Amino acid sequence: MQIIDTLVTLVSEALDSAQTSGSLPTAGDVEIKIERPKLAEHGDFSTSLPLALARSTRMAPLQIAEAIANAVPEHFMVGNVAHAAPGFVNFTLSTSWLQSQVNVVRNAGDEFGSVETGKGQSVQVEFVSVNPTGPLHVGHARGAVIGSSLANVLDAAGYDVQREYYVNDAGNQMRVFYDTVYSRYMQAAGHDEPLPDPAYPGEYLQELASDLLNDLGDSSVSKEKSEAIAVLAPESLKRTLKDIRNVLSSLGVEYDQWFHESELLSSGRFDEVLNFLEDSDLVVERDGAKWFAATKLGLEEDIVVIRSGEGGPTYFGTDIAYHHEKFMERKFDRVINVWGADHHGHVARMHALLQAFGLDPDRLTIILNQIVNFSNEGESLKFSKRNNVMVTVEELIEEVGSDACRFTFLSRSPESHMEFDLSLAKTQSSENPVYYVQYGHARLASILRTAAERKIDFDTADLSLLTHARELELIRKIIELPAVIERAAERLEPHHLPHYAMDLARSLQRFYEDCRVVSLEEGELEISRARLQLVEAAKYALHRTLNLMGMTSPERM
RNA sequence: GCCCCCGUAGCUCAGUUGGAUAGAGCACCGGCCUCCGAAGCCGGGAGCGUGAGUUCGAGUCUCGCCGGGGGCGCCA
Repeated sequence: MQIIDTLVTLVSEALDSAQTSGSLPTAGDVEIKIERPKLAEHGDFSTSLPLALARSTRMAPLQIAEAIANAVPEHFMVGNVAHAAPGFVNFTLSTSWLQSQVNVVRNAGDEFGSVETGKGQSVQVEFVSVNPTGPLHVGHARGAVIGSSLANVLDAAGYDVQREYYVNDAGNQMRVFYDTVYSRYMQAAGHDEPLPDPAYPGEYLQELASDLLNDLGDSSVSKEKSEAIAVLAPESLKRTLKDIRNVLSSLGVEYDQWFHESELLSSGRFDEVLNFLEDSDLVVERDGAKWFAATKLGLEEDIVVIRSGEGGPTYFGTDIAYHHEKFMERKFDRVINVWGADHHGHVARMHALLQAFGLDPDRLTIILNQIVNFSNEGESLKFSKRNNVMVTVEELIEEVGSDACRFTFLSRSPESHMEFDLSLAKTQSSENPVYYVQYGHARLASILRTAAERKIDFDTADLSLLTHARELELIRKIIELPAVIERAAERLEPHHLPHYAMDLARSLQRFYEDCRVVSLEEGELEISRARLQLVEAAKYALHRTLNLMGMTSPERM
């Protein structure tokens, strides 16, 4: 962030000159950290460097603070530098600089908030990636929301981002799925075909099968089972994926690519990568199966990659090829996988795998989001169709709406074991933080509409008129956005967005309360213009934030 | 048995990689609409599971204990 970088430079210069002038003894290299004080009277930024230097310089921290504060060079961004006990140097931004930021924001427009920390780096975010065997379960919504917003944030931080859904269209689960579709298809056509064992339960497959019968006709009924499946399977997959895509889309989730597991097998990549591992002496045969020799890389157990018996690859087996493809073929600098916490046992294996490829394991980050407990009126919900409780993401969106849903999931960090209270998320809708934030946006829009109706032109304005505490508070909050985005991207924590959104909304509501924007009073046209520019800047910041969260920015509510 | 995550206000959650007097929403109580939206604003109470340790300084780091969730498949 630019402000902090500037302050680091100023402190560094102050340190040098204090040491040169002899007011401070020289000390070894220290890292200058700039923080944000919690209390307003401590300024906008501070550093506790004096406390860190106390030991090596054998001086009282407060004295060091004073020496540094006195040596900080003048800078137009900084209005005041102070030292404070027990050993802080506090910086307050200058009013004139804050005022000037209104136009910086307005000029950036919809792009305001973007940073370049990820410039030149490609990153893939893979999320949801649920087996295409039916509708998305509510348990998958959290990962979808986190993954999509994280991708948005990384994009805003300058990364070249690819959003990907990994379609597990090979393997055991799908065979069971197709076998069940076949049985349901035959049953729909009036034949007494038993369900396979195991089979996929649920009405979804019955509906799917009867749709297939209607749309494709009964020509597959008389075929051999394998031939019938050859016809039904691709169509079942296509339709199920389409349902998944539509539901995700209604949740504000879009992908750049849907990558099919089956491609890894048909392209020969799987065999190729397996050969590579064999050549690296990392594959062993045992009990009729092939294993990835993870124990040679420090893990506790080897992992099966090719089953005994019919010899198909395991999920982990194709994942080897998949990640090889991500790094070696598509050459992503970083890959982020968003998984449910129940996959945590898989994490160490993936990192071992990168090691086997000779790659830095840090290039792969796996975000595990903990399970969500849904409740209603304080009562925990057990999902089952028999209880007639909501089970799919589609139903969840119908119940609480996409915006409220996203905001709720986003405001918790992924590792928290969150509770999602449906009654809270929907019935108290007017008191919901979701609507508080959106109301702020609608209100800003409303002010601008009023200004337009009254034909107030505010292309130019005297921003030095913005001196009210609420005006400056709002400007300070607006210009935090780049730092929020930078932090969220760096730490892969999209949950900072909703909290920032709340803060920003509060600042603008307080501003609105105390500062009349569009005034009819004589002689207040100039201040109206300046405030309208501020309103416009606030609207850009709030809209950007809502946008990154995948939420709508209503002009009216 | 081993591994991962969590424990902060009555409830749901933040807490800027160890900094100053720990925050927000909901719920509760009391105020505020004569021109831009009261889905709002202002004021009010209460909290870091527990015991040690590291440090100038711990909600944050280390270890133990208590409590909750998840994982240890030739499933994905």
